[in-house]
Amino acid sequence: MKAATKPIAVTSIDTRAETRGDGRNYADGSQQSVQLKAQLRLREMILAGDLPGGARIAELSIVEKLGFSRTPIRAALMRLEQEGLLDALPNGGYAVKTFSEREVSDAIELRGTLEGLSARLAAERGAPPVVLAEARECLRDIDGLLSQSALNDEAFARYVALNETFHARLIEMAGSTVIGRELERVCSMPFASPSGFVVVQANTPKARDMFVVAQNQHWQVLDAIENREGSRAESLMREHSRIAQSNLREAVQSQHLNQMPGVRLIRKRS
Amino acid sequence: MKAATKPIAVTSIDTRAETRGDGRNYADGSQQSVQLKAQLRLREMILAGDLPGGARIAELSIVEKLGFSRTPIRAALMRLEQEGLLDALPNGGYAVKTFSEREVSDAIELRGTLEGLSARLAAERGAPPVVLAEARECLRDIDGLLSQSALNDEAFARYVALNETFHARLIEMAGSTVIGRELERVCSMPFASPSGFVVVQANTPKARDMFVVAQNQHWQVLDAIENREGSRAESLMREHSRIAQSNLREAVQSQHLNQMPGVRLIRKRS
DNA sequence: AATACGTACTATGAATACAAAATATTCGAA
DNA sequence: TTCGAATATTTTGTATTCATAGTACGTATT
Repeated sequence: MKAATKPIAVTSIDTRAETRGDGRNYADGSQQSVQLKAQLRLREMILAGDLPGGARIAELSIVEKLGFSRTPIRAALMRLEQEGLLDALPNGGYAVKTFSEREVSDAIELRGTLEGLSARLAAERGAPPVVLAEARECLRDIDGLLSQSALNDEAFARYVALNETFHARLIEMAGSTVIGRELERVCSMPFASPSGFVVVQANTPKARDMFVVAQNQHWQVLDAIENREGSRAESLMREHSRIAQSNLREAVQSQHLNQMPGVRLIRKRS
Repeated sequence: MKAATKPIAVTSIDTRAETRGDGRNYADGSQQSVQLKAQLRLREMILAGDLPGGARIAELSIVEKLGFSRTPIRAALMRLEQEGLLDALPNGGYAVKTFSEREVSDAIELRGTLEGLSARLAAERGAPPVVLAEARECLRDIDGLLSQSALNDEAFARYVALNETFHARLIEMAGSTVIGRELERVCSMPFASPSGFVVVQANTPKARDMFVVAQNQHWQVLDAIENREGSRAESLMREHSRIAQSNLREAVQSQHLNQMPGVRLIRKRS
């Protein structure tokens, strides 16, 4: 009685390589494993809200949807569970995790704390001059971007990219694989990443001001690290993350956010 | 030409149930899946040093050792990789991860930071009275334990257990599943857990003094949380974790630590 | 003798087959 | 009509089979 749609063709897979993912590195992006393909597509679907939040996800339904065999699907589901996007149900199967506003807020606070730790360690231990230079260049680029009084879509996208880069350099400065690993995990959670919510209010005039404030904090943190002021660097990074907190609050109130990846995973009440 | 030892009998599996593990809950500890058995046994073997640190681990070699089929072994290996005990090699297979002293130190610092965050949130948001009471009772038990001037082995074990309990309550007070999740991950790393290194110097007279200091910090943190002093609570928990740091330094210098689980994973140089 | 190429083997990734458990459905009896 | 039991079906967990990529070894040629 069920529609016999076994081998739905895989149409357009996002084939860019990911540094994280299945823990292995693929030099050529097109030569990735089926498991990684499944993992990326599933994450995409979850964040896009294609899979109903909270509802049970049967392995076989995914097999039908993606057209792969059960083995790589199982592996992908397991990885997404570890990543925090899925809950393992007691009798097999998974459920798409949903997050309360509080939980998202906690995730942001967590990121801020970890980035603060990174900044402090970078300051205390001293950051590699090369990385410092890269970070400075990154900030100069952002400065250039913000020199224009109004920002178009392309400028926005570029800011987001540069912002991510700067945050990545910051982690690099700490020189701790352990902390870097953990931060990567936290940022894999929806909206917890450094640029998680900035897209929400793109093209509003307030957005540029927000970027200006953020960019000021960027420079201050870098200055603190260069001057070996660990405590100052830490405080600044923590405060920096509160921008995301205020964006979160705005986002849950305004309702036009459903096109953003992962926003549907936030449940309103409880 | 290879020894045909296919189905090596599984002899003594540690069958206690784990809250974490494969993400699922098993009411009956004896009814656990093959995958979980494999995972527990493998972790045991890695921490015991049965598998050479740094060397490649072939899937098939584990299959031979444990006698299970490849599927659950693969899953267990994947979980242990996510847990941070294994590295995924670029062309398949895994390697037992080894840690520099710096990395272990970072992990401890990370735990201290996360516990500090927990304590601060507990103070700021207010902890559930029930949990607070449990924590107080736990500390009173430790007080009782430390009232004797000399501690035997049993008292040591009891301290370790109570210490873990107190730290668990602390996390509970913050009421954040997100942070709790991350802390669990960090503590799954060898020696990063709250009682990771206390065993090293068991039975030395200095050990009791260390416990007294730690216990004082326990009370201070609890006091800070009850008085809603978030910043103080955070600082205290961070400082508290430095006990583990000093234990680590002592442990890597003295050489009689090889019977401790996981210590062989610390590589001396580089 | 050393290096390069080719072949054989081994290990992993993927697919499928099999088993057991859980859930849904249907039939029967109260 | 409703509750319960038995059966059927779906679903997960495990084992096995298949294919492919990588590696190692051996041989031939320079």
